Amino acid sequence: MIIKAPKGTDDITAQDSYIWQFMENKAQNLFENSNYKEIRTPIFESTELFQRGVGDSTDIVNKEMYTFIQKERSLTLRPENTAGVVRAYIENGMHRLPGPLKLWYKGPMFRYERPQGGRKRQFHQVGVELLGIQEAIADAEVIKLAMEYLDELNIPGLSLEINNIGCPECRNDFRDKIRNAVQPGLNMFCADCKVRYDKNPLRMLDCKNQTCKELLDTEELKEIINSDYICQECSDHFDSLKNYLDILNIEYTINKKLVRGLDYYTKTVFEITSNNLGAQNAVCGGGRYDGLVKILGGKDTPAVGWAMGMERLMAIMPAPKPNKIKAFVVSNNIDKALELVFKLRSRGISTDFDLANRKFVKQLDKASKLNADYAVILGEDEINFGKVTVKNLKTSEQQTISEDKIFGHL
RNA sequence: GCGAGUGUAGCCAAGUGGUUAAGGCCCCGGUUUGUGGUUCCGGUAUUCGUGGGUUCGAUUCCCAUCAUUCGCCCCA
Repeated sequence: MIIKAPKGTDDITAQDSYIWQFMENKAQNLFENSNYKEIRTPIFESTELFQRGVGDSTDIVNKEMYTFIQKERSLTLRPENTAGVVRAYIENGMHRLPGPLKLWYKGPMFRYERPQGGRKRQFHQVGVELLGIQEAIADAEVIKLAMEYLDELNIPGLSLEINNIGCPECRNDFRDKIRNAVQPGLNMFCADCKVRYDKNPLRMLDCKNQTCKELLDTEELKEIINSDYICQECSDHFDSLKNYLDILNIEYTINKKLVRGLDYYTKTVFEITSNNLGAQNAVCGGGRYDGLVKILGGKDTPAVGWAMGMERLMAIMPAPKPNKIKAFVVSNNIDKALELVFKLRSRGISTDFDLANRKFVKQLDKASKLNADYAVILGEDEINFGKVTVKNLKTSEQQTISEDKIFGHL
């Protein structure tokens, strides 16, 4: 019986690993260039971290976590990385580092969901977190960084939506207002919304159920939603963010109903969606989470960040050019070939040769099929006279030169 | 967790209740005892996701299971 990879997991094979490397290299270059440092946290954490960090009322924590008990300790495969990064921030005393702290990460995440296009049980995210700045300039930097990254990947058809969901204080008022407005018709809402009513009524605004949408389409609710219910500080923060986005020339739409599914968000939330991804159209989601560090036992620290789903990016990203080899050594003298191959490699020229030592014609054929730039031919004649023949496989031009001059011809 | 579709080689696939399961790509070998990406010839599935059932006989019909795709939900 053949053992197969578990449901919702994929092998990244040699055929497409270069696409991942492309995305990862772009991320590394761009983020490091903006003075973000990479952080790598464990793939499993204490279950409690996510219960407290991501939130007990979220679907992620309630039904999507891979949790296991090891020696009476409950551990969970990370379903997202913000909680882990914040845990590491606190545990390593990173608040003592010169602030603000700018971090980026990439890696696999795990959620027990029904797999679908653009949604795997093991999937990969790349993300950034900026800790220590409470002003909207931080939100703007982080959003700009997301836009730049998507731009680097040449991803078309994206749109940015932003909202401000307020701080815990003003959000409580807002929640109560929504509850009051919705309460008379509560029976008619879907089962999920009835639960949301208790736990987090803001998320009712986000319900995709048609009946719920219609129920929410009242003048009273519109007024509440569109009113600047948020407090002065939050409102100023939002204005400030919009101003920075204008300065940066970033287009956005304000979506008053945008509510993210993780409990830790405060003030700014945003989402970047693609118009050609089907139902799983969000490629980037993030926002401010000023309360999280404290919730997890650290000193009160403002923070903002986002995450992107790499599989989704890949689905809409124009394919990059595959890596290819520069030189292919063609020879039936395996000893001499071996020496030459490593000589070229040691000078940074990507080189391969025919380990099977097949016929000359086959080797040349191989060079061409590998899409190498040059075939470096090392035959009896060349060896006898200390020469090599360098053949340009695109133009078919070739010339025989002494072996020590080879680097000038590749 | 709910609803619908799919499952034949590494990839794309045709096919039928009955002897040896088309074809294409890729790969390997020959054509070509030192010049490729063209042509031509040949080779690669004890078996049709897996297990069970119906039948004289199943890849084909039925059931289960696994995987996958799409929608819902949720999220990146």
